[in-house]
Amino acid sequence: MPDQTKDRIIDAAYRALVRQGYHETSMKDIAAEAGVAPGLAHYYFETKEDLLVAAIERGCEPAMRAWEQAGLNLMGPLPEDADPMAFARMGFELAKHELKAYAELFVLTFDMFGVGLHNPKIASAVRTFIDERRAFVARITQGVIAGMAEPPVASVDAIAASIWGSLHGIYLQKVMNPSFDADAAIDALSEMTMAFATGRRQPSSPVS
Amino acid sequence: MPDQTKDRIIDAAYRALVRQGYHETSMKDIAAEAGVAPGLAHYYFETKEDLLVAAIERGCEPAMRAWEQAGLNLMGPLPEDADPMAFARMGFELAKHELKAYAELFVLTFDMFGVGLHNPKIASAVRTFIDERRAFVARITQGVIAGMAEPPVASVDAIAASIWGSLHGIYLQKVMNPSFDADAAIDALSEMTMAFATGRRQPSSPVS
Amino acid sequence: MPDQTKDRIIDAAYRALVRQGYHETSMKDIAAEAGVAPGLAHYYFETKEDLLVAAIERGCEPAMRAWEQAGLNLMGPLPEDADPMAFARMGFELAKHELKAYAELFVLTFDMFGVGLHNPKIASAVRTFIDERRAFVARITQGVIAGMAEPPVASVDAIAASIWGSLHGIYLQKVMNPSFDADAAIDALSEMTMAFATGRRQPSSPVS
Amino acid sequence: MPDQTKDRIIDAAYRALVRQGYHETSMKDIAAEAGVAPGLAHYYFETKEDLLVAAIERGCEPAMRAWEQAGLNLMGPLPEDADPMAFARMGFELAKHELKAYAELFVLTFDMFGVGLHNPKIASAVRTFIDERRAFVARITQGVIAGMAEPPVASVDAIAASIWGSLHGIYLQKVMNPSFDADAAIDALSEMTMAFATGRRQPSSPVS
DNA sequence: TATGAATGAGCGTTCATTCAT
DNA sequence: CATGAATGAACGCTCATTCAT
Repeated sequence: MPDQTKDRIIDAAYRALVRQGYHETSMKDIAAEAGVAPGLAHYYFETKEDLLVAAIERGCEPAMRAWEQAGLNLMGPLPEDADPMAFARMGFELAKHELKAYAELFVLTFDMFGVGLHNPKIASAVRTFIDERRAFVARITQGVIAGMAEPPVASVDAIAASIWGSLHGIYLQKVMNPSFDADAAIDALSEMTMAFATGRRQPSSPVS
Repeated sequence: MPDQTKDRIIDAAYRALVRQGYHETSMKDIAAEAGVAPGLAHYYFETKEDLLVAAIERGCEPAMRAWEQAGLNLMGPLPEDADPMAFARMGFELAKHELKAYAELFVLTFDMFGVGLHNPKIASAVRTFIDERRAFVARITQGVIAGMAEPPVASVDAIAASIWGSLHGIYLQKVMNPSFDADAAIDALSEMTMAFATGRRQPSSPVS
Repeated sequence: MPDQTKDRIIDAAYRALVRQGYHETSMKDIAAEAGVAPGLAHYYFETKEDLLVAAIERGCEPAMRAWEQAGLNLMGPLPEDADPMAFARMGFELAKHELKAYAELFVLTFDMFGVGLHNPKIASAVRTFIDERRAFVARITQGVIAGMAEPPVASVDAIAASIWGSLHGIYLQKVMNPSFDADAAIDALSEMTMAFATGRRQPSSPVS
Repeated sequence: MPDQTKDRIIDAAYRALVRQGYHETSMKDIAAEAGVAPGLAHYYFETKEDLLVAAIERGCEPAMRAWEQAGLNLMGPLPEDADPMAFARMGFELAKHELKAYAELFVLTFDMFGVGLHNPKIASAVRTFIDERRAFVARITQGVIAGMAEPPVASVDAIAASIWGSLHGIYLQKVMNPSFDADAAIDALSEMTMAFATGRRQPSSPVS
């Protein structure tokens, strides 16, 4: 029962955060959304920041699980017999999918990037978010590079950072402008990386 | 004298904004930074938002000018005899340079992205920022594509969106983590796009 | 305890309002008068207007109760055996009394009339005040008219409006000028209405 | 030319005052309405109060002139051969007329009554307004009383105060509620006073 | 006379946080 | 665990007034 209450508050915070944004969300708003007294949130969380960090982490979970499930043993090296290019293609498809499925998460994400710029606690949560997600990209990148005839000049990390950046830069454009065609941009990114990986241009063939 | 004061306030707003962030910057902070009475900022700007939009625009100017000067007649098509690949390479170098030269501008930028998510006036300024900067990338992209033996599947706009996204996704990582090696990421991006443009991998050879 | 505080704030608001007037009374003044923190008044009342409407209603209560008690079953028709003229005479005496007993209420009242001219929330409270009080006059008027040999040309409502107006026009003169002889004016009004009701001039014989 | 400017400012103040009310009208509003610089109003009037007193006086002029013209030699005693009852009837008609013709003036008036409660300068202007207008009523009352077979118990001043009060109490009801039937109330007042003056009920016969 | 920039006190309101119950 | 009253600092904004030009 007690932890259920804590969960209710975190969920309420996430919903309020997505709806209103960090600075427009008050502790009272969250308490009202959770259906508890205004003081209770401070029983579970010392400060507003602490609660919101928990809410961010909670909000990231489903998207992270999607990558984990897609990657199977992504945490270790890719399986010996796996096709790295297939993984890469799948990664881009997953990106297109998560942008649609978790649009609200990315609204929250870019809000938190802004907040984190001047708020160390949020900054730390944001950095964890970046690191974890970039790790997925790096894992796939590693596999792809291993399969390349001529290894690239750039390091795995640099390439992963570039691709992670592109993906989130595309998410950003979508979040700031709903009529932006994110799928086309991701397909373009896919086409470019595939050309890079194979040494020649080759159209990306979307799975879906 | 009058316009000097207005300028002083805008500059002070920019500095305060970069230092403290949108929500941590009060009108009184700005007035104090500008050395004027608290009420004066409201004489020149109806609302805090209006002032900050002006500050953002002011902050973007030098970076925009750098692109314009680099692009020569970038507003029209690239010159007949220009080498599009050289333009592209120069674009990436410019990106590396502006991230160092105007680091504070990008701090402000990502702050404003967050603010714009729930603030229409700022959102509009943010969209203008994105559109204008993406247009530079599109101009170069156009030239590069025109020179490709086999045209890409993706449209110019999609490719430009992808590259703009990558650049700003890289800036984001740098801004959130000063020890991030943005140059390496941009070089990786350059390498990938060059491979894509030429049909074979070719190391990017940084100008600087 | 909680409601006691709310009451304290309302009472403080009433006192501050009478002393300083609507526009010269700040929420901080009221909080100080009540001995509470500046923010607390907003815990109980969303806006200044809401608090002041409550204060006005609070201030009106004793005066309203005086009329209700004097009128016995004033809400229904006058009792069969009651002397309507006695009721009328009593009404004028009550008017003289309330002007002395609740002088501060009428200061507040005329302040609110002014505020209500350009403030819908206050206007609504003001109209309620007028309507309720005019209803008392109408009740008595009704009884008097019923007893007249020859019914007047004017309607009950018009007469009540005229008498209510006279009373409050007299209050106004008193409030604006403390040396104004309101009793004499009310006696004159009484004399006129009695002459009108009985068909011949007859000196009003004050009860007190 | 200079005085024209002062006049423009006074007129602008009157219009702004009627439209927005005393406390919602700023010096800047007035200056804008007059088409002059914000500082200029303070050249002609030391304070906001001073300007608004001038505006009130300006606004009263036409209504006062109407009474003066109607009363002919109203400043002295009524003419020997005049019919005082005709004067009285005309007074009530004039009241009905001025409420329609100068509705805005009475909006301003009741606003100023409220302001004057806590503002000595305005209070003084308000008292002058009351005194001057009550004098007209007293003049007519005097004539009517002189013609009565049996003089009333109440003094001329008390009766005039009562009638002035009734008129302005009726105006008040009209101003606070535009659907209020002020004509009917004034007719009722007329009927009552006529009954009082003649010793028997007699329907008021409106001139117009 | 006239301008309009500049001042600075003050306003209504918000809100993270505390704490007695 | 949970409530919700209470605090007090801070915020964006307004405005009468002043004054150099």
